[in-house]
Amino acid sequence: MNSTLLQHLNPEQLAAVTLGDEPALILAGAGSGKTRVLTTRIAWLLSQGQVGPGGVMAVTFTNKAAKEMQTRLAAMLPYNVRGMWIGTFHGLCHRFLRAHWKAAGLPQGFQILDASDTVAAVKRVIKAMNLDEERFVPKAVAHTIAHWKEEAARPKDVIPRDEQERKIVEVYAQYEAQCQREGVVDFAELMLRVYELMRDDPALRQHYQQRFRHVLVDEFQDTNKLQYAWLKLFAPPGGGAVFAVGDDDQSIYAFRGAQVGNMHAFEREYRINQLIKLEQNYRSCGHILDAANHLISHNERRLGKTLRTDQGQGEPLRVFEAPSDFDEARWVLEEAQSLHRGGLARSEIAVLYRSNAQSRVIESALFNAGIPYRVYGGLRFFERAEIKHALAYLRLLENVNDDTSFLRVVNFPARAIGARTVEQLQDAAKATGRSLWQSVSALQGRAGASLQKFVELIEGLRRATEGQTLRAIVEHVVEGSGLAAHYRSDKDGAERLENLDELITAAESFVTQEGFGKDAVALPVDELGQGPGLTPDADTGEIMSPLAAFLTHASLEAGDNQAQAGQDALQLMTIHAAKGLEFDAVFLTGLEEGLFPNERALQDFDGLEEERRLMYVAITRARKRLHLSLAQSRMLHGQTRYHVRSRFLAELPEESLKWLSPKQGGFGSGFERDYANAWQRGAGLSGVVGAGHREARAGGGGWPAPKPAAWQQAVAAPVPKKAEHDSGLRVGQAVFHNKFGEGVVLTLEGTGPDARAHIQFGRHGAKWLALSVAKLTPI
DNA sequence: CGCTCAAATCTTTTT
DNA sequence: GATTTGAGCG
Repeated sequence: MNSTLLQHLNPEQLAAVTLGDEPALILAGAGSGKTRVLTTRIAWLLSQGQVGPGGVMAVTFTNKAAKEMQTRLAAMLPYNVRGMWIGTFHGLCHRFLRAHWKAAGLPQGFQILDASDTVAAVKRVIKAMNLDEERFVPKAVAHTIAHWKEEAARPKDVIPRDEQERKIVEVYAQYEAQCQREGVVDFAELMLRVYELMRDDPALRQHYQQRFRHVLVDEFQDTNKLQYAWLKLFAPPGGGAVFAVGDDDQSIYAFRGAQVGNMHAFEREYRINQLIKLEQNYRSCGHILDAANHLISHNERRLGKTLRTDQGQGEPLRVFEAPSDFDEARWVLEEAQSLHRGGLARSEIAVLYRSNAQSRVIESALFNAGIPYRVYGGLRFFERAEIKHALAYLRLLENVNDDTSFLRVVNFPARAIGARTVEQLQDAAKATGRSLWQSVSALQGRAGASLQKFVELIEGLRRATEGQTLRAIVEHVVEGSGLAAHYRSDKDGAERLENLDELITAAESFVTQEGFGKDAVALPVDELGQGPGLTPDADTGEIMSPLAAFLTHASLEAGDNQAQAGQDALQLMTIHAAKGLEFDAVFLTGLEEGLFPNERALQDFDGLEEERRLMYVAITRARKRLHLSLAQSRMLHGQTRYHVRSRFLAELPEESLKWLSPKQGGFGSGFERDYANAWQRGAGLSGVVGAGHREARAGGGGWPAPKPAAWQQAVAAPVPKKAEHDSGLRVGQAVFHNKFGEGVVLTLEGTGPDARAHIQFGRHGAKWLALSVAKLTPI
């Protein structure tokens, strides 16, 4: 490779890039050129001639990151990077299983269940087992099963702790059998199958260990237990050169099993003697970095690192406290417009929020003002009902035994196959252990006849689409299934019809993008002669139809929900979705206790620290400008709620903030003093607001010391009259309760008889009280 | 059997 | 607020 690529690296980056064949752990701060290091490292390795493109595996966490890496590498390398093993954990597992489907015990045309398919499948099992859905909530059970899978535990490995759990293990076993019967795998199963295959097949293991001389892992802090174990099979300690890049401060997926501890484990198990830290930030101005450093220093459990920048201090952070979410949205809009007028492209401005539900107000403000915007996340394209219906038909063409798809469309559009008929069919299927499709002939009479007609419909579709292009197949199925007709006759079906049209377009462009010809071809084959998944010793030349590939694409990448590319639009997304991205200007909205930090997150062990890391991620997305805002009242879940300022605001350096709304108060006015008193007198000082029970779990040790001072600041500003609740109470007000003593109002919601208040009592923790019942005296 | 309307429920983040 | 479930009617 040409050496100019190396010339632009700083000493730490250069050291990381040119490391030899040894395992390495790179602690890469936000904006420290992490992706650049990863890609340059790959290019460097290849240029050294020690390893070919087939000998490198690079794993990322998101599709976005994988694509980014591929694009950058393509610009650096003289050959097609498509054939290289660069992808997400799940994407690579899928590739692996397509190559080794036989050894993995899967049918060749196996399909992937997305999150909602998985819940639906689990729900069917629960129903079939006659279990109470109240006690066995499908979503929760699905989550538990996924959790077990991430522990590499099959049903036989789980030791149930009680009767309830014993039943769930039974559901797990049944669910597994069902998936196997139907030829489908869920996300966790993709990982687990590959793990087991590698673990139990020495020849296969040896082959891949020899093949992948270099394994690079991005966002290592987000790996879960199974992913780490998986990694160790491909590149064991002492054997493979694993290049792990991560940032413990940006670990924001613990809620779904990510273990930051993997970084420590890696350091130990791979005997890393020298951890490389990338602390030079190339992204943000001084004030922004100061804020980030200051905030994250409040976390206890860190590997420790401080970002620095050569850029100037830049503008201070602009902070605005709005009376309502509506006002907040209007402020964002006005500030964004002024930035835009100042010469900033709209696409360089991001509006971030903690949860998707918060986008609505902002969207409507932008919409009414006629400002173009683009929302990421939320309900995505392939998750829409009409799209899932169409996909279900397509999946049946590939695999008639896919019961999930069968059930989804057997009576949609309505064709007189009701719940009773389906039930009978399920009974018949269960009795013989066959799929629903296979059991159709078991039913006689009217029901059997209508089912038979459905079978004929699918078979007709299959005959008619044989040998057709992907576009033609999709088009034909949308029409032939009756979906198009159904939505045409539905007065609200116009949008859904448009989406179905978009699906046809997507199918067409998928073929061009993925390089598929008109006929079924092998997976994209590159000039290196190594198609993805088609390893030399595997079933070379295995064929995957364009349709199968398209279906996989649909379930593995849910796709963006709006594809109005080209237009310069404001970027709206959750903070999670913003990870890995950067913008000139960032608006961070909804900085309210309960929202951010999220009250539900505070229930979890390490919840607060994870929320703080999330805040850290949000701050470090900004290059030049950062705007922070909150609303005193907010429409949430259909009712108005009142919140106090997020504690995170009090954890930012005062000198980097510029308050646009009056940051009045200071200490001395009534309720703050009372609040401080109530706090001081309370026994459980280590209690975290909204999560009193954590004290017990914490057992006194390991928790960050309470910071009452910060808290007093957080609630220091008096709430203007505007935000007064109709009960006469205000957020931040001190009250007295006969049983719980003195407390401070944190949140108010509901009206009249439904009015409730979340109140922080020193000794008793935070409690929700119904105002119509609880006797509260303002003090 | 299927459709419509009302009620109940759940709302953090996602490969 | 939005989506899913349930009751009642055609």
